[in-house]
Amino acid sequence: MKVTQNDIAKFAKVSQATVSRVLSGDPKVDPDIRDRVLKIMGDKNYRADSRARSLRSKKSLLLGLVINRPSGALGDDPFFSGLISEIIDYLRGSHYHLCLDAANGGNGEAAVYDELLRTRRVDGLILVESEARDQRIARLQQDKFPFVLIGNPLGCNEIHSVDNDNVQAGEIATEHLISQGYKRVGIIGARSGVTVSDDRIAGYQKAIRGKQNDHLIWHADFGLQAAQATARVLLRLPNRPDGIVVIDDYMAMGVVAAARELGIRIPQDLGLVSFNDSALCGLIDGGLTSVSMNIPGLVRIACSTLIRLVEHDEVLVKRAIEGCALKIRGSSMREVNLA
Amino acid sequence: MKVTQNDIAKFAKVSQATVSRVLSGDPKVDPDIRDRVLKIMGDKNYRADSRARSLRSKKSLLLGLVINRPSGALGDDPFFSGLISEIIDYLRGSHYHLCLDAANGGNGEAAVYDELLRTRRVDGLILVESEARDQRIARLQQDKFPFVLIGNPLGCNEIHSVDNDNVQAGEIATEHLISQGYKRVGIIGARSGVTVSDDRIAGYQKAIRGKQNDHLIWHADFGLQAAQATARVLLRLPNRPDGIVVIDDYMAMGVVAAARELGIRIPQDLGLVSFNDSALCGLIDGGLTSVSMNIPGLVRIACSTLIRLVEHDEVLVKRAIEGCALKIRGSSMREVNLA
DNA sequence: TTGAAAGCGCTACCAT
DNA sequence: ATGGTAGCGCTTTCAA
Repeated sequence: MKVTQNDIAKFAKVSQATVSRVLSGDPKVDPDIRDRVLKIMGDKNYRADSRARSLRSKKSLLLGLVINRPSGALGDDPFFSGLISEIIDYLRGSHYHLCLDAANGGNGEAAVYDELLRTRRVDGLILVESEARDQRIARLQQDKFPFVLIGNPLGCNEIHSVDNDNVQAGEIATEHLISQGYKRVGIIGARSGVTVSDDRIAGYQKAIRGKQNDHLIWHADFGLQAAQATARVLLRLPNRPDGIVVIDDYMAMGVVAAARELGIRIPQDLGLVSFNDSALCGLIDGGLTSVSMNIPGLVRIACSTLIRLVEHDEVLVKRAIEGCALKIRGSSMREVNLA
Repeated sequence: MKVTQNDIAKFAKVSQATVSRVLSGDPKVDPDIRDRVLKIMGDKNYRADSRARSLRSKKSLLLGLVINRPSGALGDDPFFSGLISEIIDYLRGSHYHLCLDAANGGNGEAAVYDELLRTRRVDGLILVESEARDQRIARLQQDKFPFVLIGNPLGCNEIHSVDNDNVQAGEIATEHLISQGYKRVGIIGARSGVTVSDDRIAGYQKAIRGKQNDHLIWHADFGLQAAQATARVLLRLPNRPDGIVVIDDYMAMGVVAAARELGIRIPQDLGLVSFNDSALCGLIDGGLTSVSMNIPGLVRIACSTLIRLVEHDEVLVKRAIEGCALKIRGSSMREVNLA
């Protein structure tokens, strides 16, 4: 059932080399021959074998994305599904495809990289911020494998990366709550070591400096449950916060749930701002204020950089910063609601 | 930087063929030679080139999944992100990888299939229920390309498929509302033609037969907004339903929002049951009752069938049905709440 | 048990 | 402008 260039060549009574030329759009082929070959290709429903092509051309037209999350946890994280969604949308316009793999972190992760890159299965990798990524990145660099990091390169200037300014994002979120009249603003982050979270906490601290004495910082594990548990505790504190910045929309929903349990009204008794501006933000009454990370922009830069890296080997801009934008909704609108 | 079997062969002073044999675990190689070769492979950090290997062996170890959704809409659909998540988790234990592509439906979709299968980029495809899939499936069958359908094969017995019994799922959901004392139960489906939705509506009709005179069936586009708009209208009806089965968790959130706007209390004034049992169900007060489709089970069967199809060419069971289970939460617990 | 050699289907170079 | 041909790195005969 498979049709090769050789088959086409025989039918068209030309050499297989000519068929190849027609396929690659070589202008040197005689228009008559070209049309004849194209006609036969169409009739026979010919498609070039991607395996032979990539063996020969050294390009697989596959980009890899390794999701570093415990089993089953991807579905819960709107950031990742948003990311994947945007990547495949972006690649739709190109000849590239996405190869998606999971890793459990640790050295399992390095094994996935090896499997994808050293076997030349993919042309390049998109990495997403993770904690202990030093070894793998060192290895990729040393082997000169094309990759782009979505996240903070932590000062390494040789890495191609796209990132939001998460310090600024944390600052924007915090300042917004303060400007809405909240007096005791706290932040719930992920466990420390997670760069995005650490950066946003730094932004929070920057924002409250001089405006609020207590630094109210809590750490919770990822996920709604963990955030809800944390919020349950802190909302029962003698002088509980009246405004909380939550590291993630999904976790913010946990805070919402905890507040509801305790009869604490949002935004009257508690102002809430989170990050990612995912579809979840439309799910609560009045909406959840959230800082948009502009995932489409992030993805556009990451993919175009990676593709250029794969195809031309060099890109000028190493570190790109994508702007973030506060999307104000009901959860932080104390002034309006009190009016 | 690339190391080939030839390089290894030279270092080990054996033929390249022997290196290949060592790699494939051929028991006929002398243990001494085997160890020597393995040692050198380790030292040189050798990994077989997957492109050469797949050209030769006719196996790419890639499975394809084509997401048929308009741009950007993947992130909003917890069913798809759950599906993807489970697939990559499942494949983690195998040698296979996932190639994820997007298509806008229509003939763009057929083009993606062609690109993936006719170019032999992937060994097989996982299809997810879509509306006008007849042509593509006919084509896959005719070309004997391995594929598994997640969804209803619509009576075609030659197709390998895994599916829930969506008629039953619709029935379970509806019966539950009736058993909770709701008297006017309606259903919001997707636009007709979507098999999952049509089946669940059929189940709804089966369940109310003899118990309720009016068949209250509405159709909405996918997404929270569309469902919310539909719900806004129908909840203002003179004799509005007091129980609604919603085709999808995400759309159910739209109904929740509409009810909140109109001051209609859940579950006292309105009982709600939806499908998929996604993370969204934890987001409303008391929780959203939902029929779990057991995505992990679905994926397990789909992947193992596809892999067997790819590797052995035949599988006995054509059509597998994965059970679904009602997860009862607050949104449908009228009795308890009224007590 | 091992090696030599024939391709897999393609690209790209060298002739003509 | 076209054809012949040499590989890409691997698996798998076929001989030895």
